[in-house]
Amino acid sequence: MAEKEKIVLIDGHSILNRAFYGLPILTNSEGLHTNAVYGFMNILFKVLEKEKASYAAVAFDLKAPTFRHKMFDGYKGTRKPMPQELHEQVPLMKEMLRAMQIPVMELEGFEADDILGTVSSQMERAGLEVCIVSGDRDLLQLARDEVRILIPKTKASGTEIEEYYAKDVLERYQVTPVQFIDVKALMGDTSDNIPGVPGIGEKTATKLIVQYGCIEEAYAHVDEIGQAKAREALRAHYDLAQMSKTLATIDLAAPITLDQDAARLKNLYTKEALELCRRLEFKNFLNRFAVEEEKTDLLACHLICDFGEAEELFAKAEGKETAFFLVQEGQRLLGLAICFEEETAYYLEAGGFLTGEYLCGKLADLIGQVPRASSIHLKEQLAFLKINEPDRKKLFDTAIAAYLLNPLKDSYEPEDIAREYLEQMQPSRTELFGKSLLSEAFQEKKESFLTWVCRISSVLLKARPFMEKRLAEEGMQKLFEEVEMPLVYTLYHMQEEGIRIQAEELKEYGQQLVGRIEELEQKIYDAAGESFNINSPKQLGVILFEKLQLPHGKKTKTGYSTAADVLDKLAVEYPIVSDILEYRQMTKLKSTYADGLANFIAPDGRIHGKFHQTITATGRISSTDPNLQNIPIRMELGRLIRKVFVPEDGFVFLDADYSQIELRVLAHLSDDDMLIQAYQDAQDIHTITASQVFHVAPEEVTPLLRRNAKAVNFGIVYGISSFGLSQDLSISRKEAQEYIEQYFKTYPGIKRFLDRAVEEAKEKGYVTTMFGRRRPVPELHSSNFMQRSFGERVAMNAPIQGTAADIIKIAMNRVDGWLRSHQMRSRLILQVHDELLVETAVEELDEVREMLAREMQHAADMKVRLEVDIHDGKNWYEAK
DNA sequence: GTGGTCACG
DNA sequence: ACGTACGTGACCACG
Repeated sequence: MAEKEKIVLIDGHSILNRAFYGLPILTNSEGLHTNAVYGFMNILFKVLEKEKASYAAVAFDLKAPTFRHKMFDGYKGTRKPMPQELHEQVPLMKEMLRAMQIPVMELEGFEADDILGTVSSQMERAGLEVCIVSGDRDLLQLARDEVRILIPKTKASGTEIEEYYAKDVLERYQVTPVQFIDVKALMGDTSDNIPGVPGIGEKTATKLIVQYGCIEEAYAHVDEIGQAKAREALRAHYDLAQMSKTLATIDLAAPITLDQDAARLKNLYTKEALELCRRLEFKNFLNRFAVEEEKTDLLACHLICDFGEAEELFAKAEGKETAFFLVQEGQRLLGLAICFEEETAYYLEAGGFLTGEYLCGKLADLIGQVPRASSIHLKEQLAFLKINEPDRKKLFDTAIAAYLLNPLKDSYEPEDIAREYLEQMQPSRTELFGKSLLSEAFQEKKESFLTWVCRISSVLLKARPFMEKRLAEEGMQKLFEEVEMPLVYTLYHMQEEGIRIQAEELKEYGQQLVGRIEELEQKIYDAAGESFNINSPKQLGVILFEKLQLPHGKKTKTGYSTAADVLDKLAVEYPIVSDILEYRQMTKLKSTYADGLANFIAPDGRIHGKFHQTITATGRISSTDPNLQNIPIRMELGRLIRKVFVPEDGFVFLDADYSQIELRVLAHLSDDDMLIQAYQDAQDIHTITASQVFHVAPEEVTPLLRRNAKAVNFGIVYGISSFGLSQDLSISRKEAQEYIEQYFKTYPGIKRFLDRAVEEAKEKGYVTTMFGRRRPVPELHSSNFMQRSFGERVAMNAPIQGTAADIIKIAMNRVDGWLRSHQMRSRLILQVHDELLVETAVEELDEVREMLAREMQHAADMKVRLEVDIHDGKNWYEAK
């Protein structure tokens, strides 16, 4: 027997709603909100593909929620109005469906439910298997033997879909789909404006319907109902029950007929749909269109393996703006893609006479001969490509440019550049070659490999002028040329240098921890009366808060919170808790630092961590493999690990850190007289702040007052909120609010500055740093209070954190540049946001110390001095 | 792959 | 009523 054809019917508003609330805020560059449309399409694709459906249609309510029947117009519901961010996506969604040739069903005076119910029974009669997709359980009443209700759930692990045939409804809710109407009518549903019978909830409603089959029968036997409360409720509210049932019943005979032919699935991936996806910037969907896309360009791709041809090519490129892309696999160079003409690109395969060395040498020479050279992820190519100092300013890294133009993206790959700046679609490496090695791809899919690398070089060439123009328009040209591009080399140098680690000592440190960890483990198991996985928050929660009945604080989505701030409060009273806290510290040190770092020690005895320049939203750099920016320091035991970070023989460490750079930046940006004056007068800014805010003489500032003032200062930098401050200081929100008000009274310029930052962000959609770096703040236009508040804090924090990031980047370039141009043996090796670590040759110590202080202090010209503390030592522990 | 936790500025 | 301080990355457990 042939399988039945399937039709998918979608509850439009309901799925749009689910997607909207289930996904984080998402906007395109125009500022249009797109998350609901995105989520809808994800669900749509998933269902269509999974069900292999032949037909689909989507039902929408025609207006904002209408009432099912005129006779109940007097009844007021509690449905909230749709937020603007969702509202604007409804027409977009319909446009998208039209573009994908999926019919939209709407009917004056009827809800989507009624359309779905009616069409569902029509299609069922026509012999189709029906899937109704909704976020709403109301639709369960439509489930039949051949009609399935699909309820997508946006979960952490992706979208899961619950499925209900009639029998599944019975199993799960103990009632048939038709009886489900009666259950709902009795219990009511505020979001759907169904009053229900007061006093009857889900449990009682189900019980009554299971027993009597329907509301009418329940009333017929009302006197027999055992529970007095339910009996009286029913008696008192007959009208409500009747009305609720009418409201809850989905109409199966609405005046609408679905044209089955129109609903037959055609090509979803039309040109119109592609255009719309591009406009909405749904890059995940774009590759679905790749096959349909007409050839995006007429790029001629040439493979060159011959020495003579290569020589000719390099000669031909001389004097022309050029783009290049080195293809590498591990430490091996596979080849070089190069492009210097609109319509042609070349790939030179390394091998034979064309050695990697030859190719890179010729490329470096060529760069000397051309006006400009475009690339991407340049830092990753510098191992092969040595660029002469004077040629550096010719180079353009498109990833860095794209990052400045929008630092919120998580990917700056060639296909992203092509899409965003050239409106060209390109398949990505993964799409073409999956997880296979590039060398394999080259062997097995020569044609697509060639097109792939050539297109990349072509994109790099073409995108440069557009990106440069935008950088100039947005006031970031100088930042790009004078800070970010030079930083590429500085970071490369730092990575190459790495930092020396004493492997043996690190191992010993780990051994020490193991002893203590085992002790604690035993103690904890004894106190708990059983052994369990202490590292599992879930198991730990059960032990502490269920078995041992400790009072629990806040909860997380998945269970009890066992976070340190919660456990801290219990540690005084319960020894097991302080053991757990200590155990956590020890295992953290062991796994992340002792063992973790050991895994990264290279054969040269050093760790060559990576620094990333295009990750953070604010302009800071980040560090991975391993993260060298979060090595312990606050607790002594952790701090000891810094003793294994050592300079090579004949060198010492110089560690230089900015003193309160963010507060000084704030003083400068806000132009607040009091704060500027405070910095000019004061040794200790937190004491001065305490004295001014709490109205006491500086010498009378107690440690507590100073601590409070310090917390307020931090809070200001983070974008203050009374809640956050109250948490930090364990005081009431009211007290926190008073601190803040007092602070703003003392420093009115700061208040003005922070208000202005939020204002500006609202107006322009972004904030800027002292050096022109931008951070977009799309959250500010959210109707969601939380998201909007977050946007406000971001608007206050980003200019401060970002300016500090700019300043230290400038300092890094100067320090690295100076050391190299003066042919010093000393090297800049680490940056930790407000701190630089220099491995310094002993004989250069004084000179380097002086230079560090000078270059760091004068990296920016501000209304308050930048102060730098410098220490030396024979390891990082001592130098800090 | 995500959430909880915790290390840093 | 909502339920948070800003910016990161690594490790573990768990589905």
